[in-house]
Amino acid sequence: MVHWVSDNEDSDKFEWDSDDDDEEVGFNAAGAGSSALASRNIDVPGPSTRVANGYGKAGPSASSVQEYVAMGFPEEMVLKAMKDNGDDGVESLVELLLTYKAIGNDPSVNNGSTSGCAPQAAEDSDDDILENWDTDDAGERNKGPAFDESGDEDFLHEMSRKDEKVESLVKMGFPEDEAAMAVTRCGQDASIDVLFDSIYASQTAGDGYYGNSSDHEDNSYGGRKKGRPGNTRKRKRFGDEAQGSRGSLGGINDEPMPLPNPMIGFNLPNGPTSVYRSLPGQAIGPPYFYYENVALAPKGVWTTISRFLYDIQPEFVDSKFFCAAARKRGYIHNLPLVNRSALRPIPPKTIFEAFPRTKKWWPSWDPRRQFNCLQTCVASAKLLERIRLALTNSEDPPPQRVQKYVLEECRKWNLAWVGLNKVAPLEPDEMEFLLGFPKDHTRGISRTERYRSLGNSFQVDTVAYHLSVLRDMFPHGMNVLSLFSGIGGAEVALHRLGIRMNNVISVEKSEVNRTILKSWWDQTQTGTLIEITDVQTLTSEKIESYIRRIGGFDLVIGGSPCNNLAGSNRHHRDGLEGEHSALFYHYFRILDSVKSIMERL
DNA sequence: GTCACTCGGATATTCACT
DNA sequence: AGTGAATATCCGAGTGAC
Repeated sequence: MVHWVSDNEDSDKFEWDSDDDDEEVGFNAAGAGSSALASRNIDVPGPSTRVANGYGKAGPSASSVQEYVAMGFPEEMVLKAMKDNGDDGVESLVELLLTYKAIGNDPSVNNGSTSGCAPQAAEDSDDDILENWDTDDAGERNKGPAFDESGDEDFLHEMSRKDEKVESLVKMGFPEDEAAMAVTRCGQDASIDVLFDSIYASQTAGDGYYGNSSDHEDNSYGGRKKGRPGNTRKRKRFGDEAQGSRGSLGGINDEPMPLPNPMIGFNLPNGPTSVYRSLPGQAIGPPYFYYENVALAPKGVWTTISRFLYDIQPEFVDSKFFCAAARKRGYIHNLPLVNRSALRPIPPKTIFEAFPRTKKWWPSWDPRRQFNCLQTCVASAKLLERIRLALTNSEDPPPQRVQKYVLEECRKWNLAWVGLNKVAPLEPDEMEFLLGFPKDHTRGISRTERYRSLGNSFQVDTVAYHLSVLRDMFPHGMNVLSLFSGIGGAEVALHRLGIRMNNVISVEKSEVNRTILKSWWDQTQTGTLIEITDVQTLTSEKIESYIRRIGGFDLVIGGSPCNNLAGSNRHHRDGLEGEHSALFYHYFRILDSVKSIMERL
């Protein structure tokens, strides 16, 4: 029996069935959309009998054609498949259809309507041009074409681009004159992070971090940038000799950061704990800090992030060692590594343990025992119906090709078996459970938004394991600066660890997420929560006033919104550039402000 | 080389509500 | 019928494991 961890006495039992007043779109949509199919199923003896007798022998009757059309195959494809298949039976017919689908051999495209293809190709090439055009402009691509009317005015064009760069940097909190100088130094083609690097180098030139800014100009940033953004080279900003964590010097080579296999971080609960690390002086708290991001970021991103965060080696952990769903993330933090303890109760680590009722329906040919990464989108009802029909029209077990198709979709969309031949996405409350949140934590917002927020959140048990060392260090509670808080994964983790939060300053852009955190806070906490919408308003002056008011931060914690980093974002994956660049540097800027202000006071 | 996996987004379409 | 919200669909990359 699985137990929720919740503050409600009456909610300690996980129910597979959703609550009565929940809409259950995932189930009903499929069912309601196919009432005719459903009633037909009642009339037939059962899937295996029907397959054995064979619609195949009956020939391509209108009803059987429609049946496959309802499965999502184009009518022409069905007719062609039936013609090609002859009397070989339903099973091979489905195989044939799936093959057509897999290889894109759609007769409806090949034969008649070629008109659909040409505009498609034209659009594609247009997109490419636009994308290549955009790519050189890290940071501004969301701001619209402010300079696209001056095509024949190169000078104005250049000046406008320079202004945009400066404006971006000012928005990030830099003084305008320094931003302008940096753009002059590095060229307006330099990416935001290079500019950031340059400004920061100037600001800290006298602090023993590293030398002067002319050094910077040796790196050919100022020239016209021809390479891809990922090829921009970042410099090592902090002293090499003192770090000792990496042998290679200079940071000229963007060496990829190898991911550990298995991805267990520095240690796991009940595992060997022989890890020792010495942190560079600048990295040692107070405050403690904890930065999270996707492990599978584009090449060079982690190297750069690590370099900015005091050369601390990331701790890469897959949450599949903590719960029944994978979640590969990297964490850079300066927390002690010894005396970690896992949250109780220990969550189930297999699907069957987490959702026992799925076991009854789980086919032997589906080897999954854990879910893949829970993402922000879920499968459509139509896909579920296609899968159901593909299976009900197959024997048991289904042929290899059907198995492969179904398994691929199940893995891709994290589908669970909830009935005979019936798969469905996890409900939001089931995702809450897997991620370690209290039941109904995100309830009250739209289903889509729940999925989006949950897909972006921490896995609480994983993060709590790392944070558990703070419990004995702060018996009287902590002051926390929480950046990009989302639905409050960090706060929930600290709460479940029994750590009191005296003051939490939380920065979160999304209003629904702020509401979720506030609502949870009011139910569970006695401390003070201050929610900030826009990270840009958290200037060093603001930070200082907060620090003066509450006496300093004990922990700066933040996950990085990864919309440009995740592997699943195939179109706009631009590494540590553009919007993500700004977000990471806000994290870094704020952390650095907190450190220097606290040192000064 | 193949394969699996990935904290997504713009746009078209449908749905729910007034 | 009009509106905004929710949903469906297309898109097809980069990386590491093998």
